[in-house]
Amino acid sequence: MTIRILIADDEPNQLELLSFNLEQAGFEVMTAPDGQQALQMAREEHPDLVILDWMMPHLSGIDVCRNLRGQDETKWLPIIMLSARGEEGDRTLGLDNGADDYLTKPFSPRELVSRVKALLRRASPALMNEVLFWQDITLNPATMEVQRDGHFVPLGPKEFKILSILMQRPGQVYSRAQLLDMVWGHGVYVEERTVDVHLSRLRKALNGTVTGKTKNRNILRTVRGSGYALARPEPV
Amino acid sequence: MTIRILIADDEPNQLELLSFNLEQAGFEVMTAPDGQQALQMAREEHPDLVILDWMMPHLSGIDVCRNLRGQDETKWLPIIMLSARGEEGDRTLGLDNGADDYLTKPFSPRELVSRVKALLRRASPALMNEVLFWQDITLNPATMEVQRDGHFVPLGPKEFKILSILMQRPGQVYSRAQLLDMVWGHGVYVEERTVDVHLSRLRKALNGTVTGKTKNRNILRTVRGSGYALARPEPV
DNA sequence: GCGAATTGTAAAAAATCTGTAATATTTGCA
DNA sequence: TGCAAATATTACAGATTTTTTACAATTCGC
Repeated sequence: MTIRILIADDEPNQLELLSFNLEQAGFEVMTAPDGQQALQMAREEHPDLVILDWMMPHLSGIDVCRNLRGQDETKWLPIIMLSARGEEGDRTLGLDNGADDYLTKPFSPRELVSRVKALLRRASPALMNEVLFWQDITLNPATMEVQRDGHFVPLGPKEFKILSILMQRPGQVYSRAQLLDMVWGHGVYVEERTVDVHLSRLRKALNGTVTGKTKNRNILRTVRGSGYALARPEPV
Repeated sequence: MTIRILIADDEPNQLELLSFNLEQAGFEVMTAPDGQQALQMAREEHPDLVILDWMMPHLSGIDVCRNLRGQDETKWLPIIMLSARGEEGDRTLGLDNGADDYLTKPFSPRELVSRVKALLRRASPALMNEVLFWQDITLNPATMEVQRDGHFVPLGPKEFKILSILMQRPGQVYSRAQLLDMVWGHGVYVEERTVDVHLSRLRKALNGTVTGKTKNRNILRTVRGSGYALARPEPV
C-alpha cells in the first residue's frame, strides 16, 4: 500500500527536487504546476497528502487549501503549506487557513520528509501502518488483523476497511455515501443499503469472539437518518 | 453539507468573478442580477448567506437589506454589502442598515472569501461544524452527539435539529412557523402544533439523563403567543 | 477447476420516529 | 375566582429507517 502525495508548485526545479526526495522516501508523487490543477487533481486522484506552495498562478496555495477544507470529501486531507521567507503570509496565517503544517523556505528536503511522515502519522495512522486502538479493539493495518479483547476477529476486506475508517475518527459520523466512496472507491455503483449489510456483518463479527458482559456493548453507533460512527464512551 | 451563498450584482463581470472565487472556496453559489430578484431568491431558496451590491436597478442593496431584516424568516440571514469607493454610503451607513459586514471596492476575492467564512463562523456555527455549548449542554454537529451534564442524550433527528437551531441563538424566540421551516424544510405541510409535541419530547429527553436538583431546570422556554427559545439564565 | 469465503441485492422483520387528535394543564386577564 | 385561549402531554396508527436473513453471483486461493 503505497502512500500518494500531491505537490503543487509553479517552480519546476523546486517541484523536481521535492518529488525526487519524496520518491526516495518511498512515496508515490504526483505534481501540479498551479493551484487550479492542484485542486482538480486533489479531487480526482484522491492523494493521501497535499503539499502546496503559497504563491502560485491562478489559485494561490491558500485558496486551494481553503477550498479543500470546504469540501466534505477533502475536508480531512492533510495539507502542508510552503512559503518563501518574507512572503505575505506568516506561519499563523497559513495555519489559520487550514494547513496542518507550514514550512518556510529554504528548508532541507530531509525536513520536509520528516514532516510529511509526522503529519501522516497523526492524520492517517492507518496509512502508516500504525496500529489503531479503540477500547478493547486493536486494528493492525499492516497485517490486516483485528483483535477484540485479545481474540482475533475474522473480517472480510470491506468490513476491515469500514472499521479502519471509523476507527480513525472515533465519533465522527459518516454517511452511507461517504463510506461507499471511501471503502468502495469512486464511481462504483452499489446500493447505499449495502453499507447497512456490511455494518451488520461487522457488528456480528465483533461480537462473535467476545463472551461475558462486554459482549453486546455497542461498538458501532447508528445515527438514524445520517449514517454510522464509532460509539464513544461518555466523557466523565 | 454544502453552504449556499446568494450574490446580487447588476454587473455581470463582477458577478462572474465573485461566483468563481466563492465556488473555488467550496461554496454553492446562486446569483441575482438585481435587487428585486435577489429578494425573491433569498426568500425562496433560503441561502445561508447573502452578498449584495450597493447599487442595483429596481431595488438597491440597501433596500434589499432592510427588507430582509424586516421579515421574520430572513431576519438573521448573514449579509455582506459591497460598494464602490466614493459611492454614497460609507461603511457606517451600510452597517447601520443591517448588513453584517461591508466591503469597499476594489477588494481581493481572497478577502471576500475570508470575510464570508468569518461571518458564517460567527452567524451559524453549526454550519461550520463547530461544537455548541450552552450551560451544561453540549451539541456536536460532527458526531451528532448531545450531552447534558456529561451524559449522552439520545435524540431523534427532528429533536436534534430543533435543539441545534435553538442553541445557535440562545434566547432568541422562534415561532412555530419558523421552526417548521428550518427543521422540516419549506413546502412541507404539517400542523404547527406538531412543534409543541417535539418540544415536549425534547424536554423529556433532556431531563431524562439528569439527576439531582438541576433535573427540572428549564432549558426550553415557552413564549406564550410567540414560540420557543432557549431559556436565558435568570438575571439575578 | 473446486470449494470456501466474500459480495451485493432484495425482501421480510424489527426498531424507531412522526404527525395527529384527544385530553389535561397552565396562563393571562376580566 | 372563573373563563377562554394557549400550551403540554399522551396514546396511537402510520410512515420511515434500519437490521437481519437468505440467496445467487463472484472472487480467491489452492
